[in-house]
Amino acid sequence: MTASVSSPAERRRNKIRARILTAAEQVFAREGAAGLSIRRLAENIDYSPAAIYKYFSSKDELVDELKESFFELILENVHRIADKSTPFDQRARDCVATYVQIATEKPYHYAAAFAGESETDGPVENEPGFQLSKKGQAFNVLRGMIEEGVELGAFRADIDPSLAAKSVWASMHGLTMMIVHIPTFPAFKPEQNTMSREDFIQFHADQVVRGLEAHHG
Amino acid sequence: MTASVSSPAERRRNKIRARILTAAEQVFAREGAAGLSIRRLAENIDYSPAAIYKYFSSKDELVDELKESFFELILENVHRIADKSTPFDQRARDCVATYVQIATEKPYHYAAAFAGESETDGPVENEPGFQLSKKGQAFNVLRGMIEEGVELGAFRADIDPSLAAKSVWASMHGLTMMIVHIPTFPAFKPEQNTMSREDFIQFHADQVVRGLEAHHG
DNA sequence: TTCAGAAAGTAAACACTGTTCACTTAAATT
DNA sequence: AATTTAAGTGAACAGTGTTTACTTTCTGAA
Repeated sequence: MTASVSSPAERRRNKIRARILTAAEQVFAREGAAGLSIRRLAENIDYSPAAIYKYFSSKDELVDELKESFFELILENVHRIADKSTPFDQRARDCVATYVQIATEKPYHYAAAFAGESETDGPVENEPGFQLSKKGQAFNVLRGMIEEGVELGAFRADIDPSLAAKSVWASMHGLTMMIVHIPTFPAFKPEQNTMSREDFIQFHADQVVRGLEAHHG
Repeated sequence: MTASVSSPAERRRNKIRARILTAAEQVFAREGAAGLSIRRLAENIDYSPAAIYKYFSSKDELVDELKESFFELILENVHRIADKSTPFDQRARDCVATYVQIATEKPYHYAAAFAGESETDGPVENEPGFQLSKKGQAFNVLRGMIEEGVELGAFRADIDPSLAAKSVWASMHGLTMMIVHIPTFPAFKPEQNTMSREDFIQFHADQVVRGLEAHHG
């Protein structure tokens, strides 16, 4: 048992770990997982390639940490919107738009976060207290908003919030992936000038939310 | 100038090319691009690795052909539905559901088809006559259906079909990607039994189409 | 039918990749 | 001060896509 909860050695170790992560982050943001090699990363921080394995058991583990802290960023932003006191309709649309906005600013992160074949996809809608992934927490925010919408009468009464949330998330995810993979989306070629990206995101968010709305005759 | 449009040598060449492609297809369907290596492929068809480069200039080119013929499969199926004489509403939903269904049967193909950083995303909504990618053709079918819906009065009159088609496509794409990346979706964990996948696809399709519908007082 | 030239196929190498192992050096603990 | 633990390294292993120089096979014209 060590007296201090964080020994000097431990703190020094965490510092180096963080240095590796930030160096990795920079390369990853620009070139994605493909451009990030252990040897290149080692050279950046002036260590031998083997040294990195004293801090991370594999490249995948390293990249997983990048992905997790990326989703933490998304979660923070979505939370900020969801907790605002603006009208419900506005908030719902803004949540969708924000998710897509942040995600598309770091396309490699977002694509990688979902490309991971079968990581710990984790429990998403379980009893609280259980450790939720950031991805799972983001989902719960979304479901909460839909529940609120149903209670307010803005959304159709027959909606199952959990199911609807999955559908909405899928739609958000789809637009995000489109933008990530087709850099000019919603235009397919650079010279085509359709709607601006921001406007299209709003358009899509409207469309998605409209699918949930009750229509008072 | 050769007399016959297809010389024996040429036909023999095409045959070997096809043999390479079908061998690649099988590995790719099971393990994706990561599991498909030139050396392994070469061994499968009993050639040297270098031989493959007499038929394909790179692994990417080879994989691109797999992706293209995969989207040809999707296109055929969507076309079959779109041209049916069933009621419009049914057709619209079935198109969406079929796209997702076929796509998720070959998850690696679908994921790879969109993961390709910046291939020839090609002209999608240009003057006819121009060579459209299969992906582009599929989009045009979708847009055509939405145009029809607007004319029939089933969809809101203020809808821009081209824009709406992109939004709908994004939503379809999103669900497909979700299923591809989270094998148990719409459940997040295997033991959770929510709605069946087929039912959820229909639910999502309903949701998406509802966003377009006009609501007659 | 012979013979030049093109096409098909190959072994070996190049430049990478993630990862591991035996080893040394530095730090911390008893 | 001696011993144990952690940090860091160079070299190697087993892969990868790709290229080059070389040999073999086939083909179209003299």
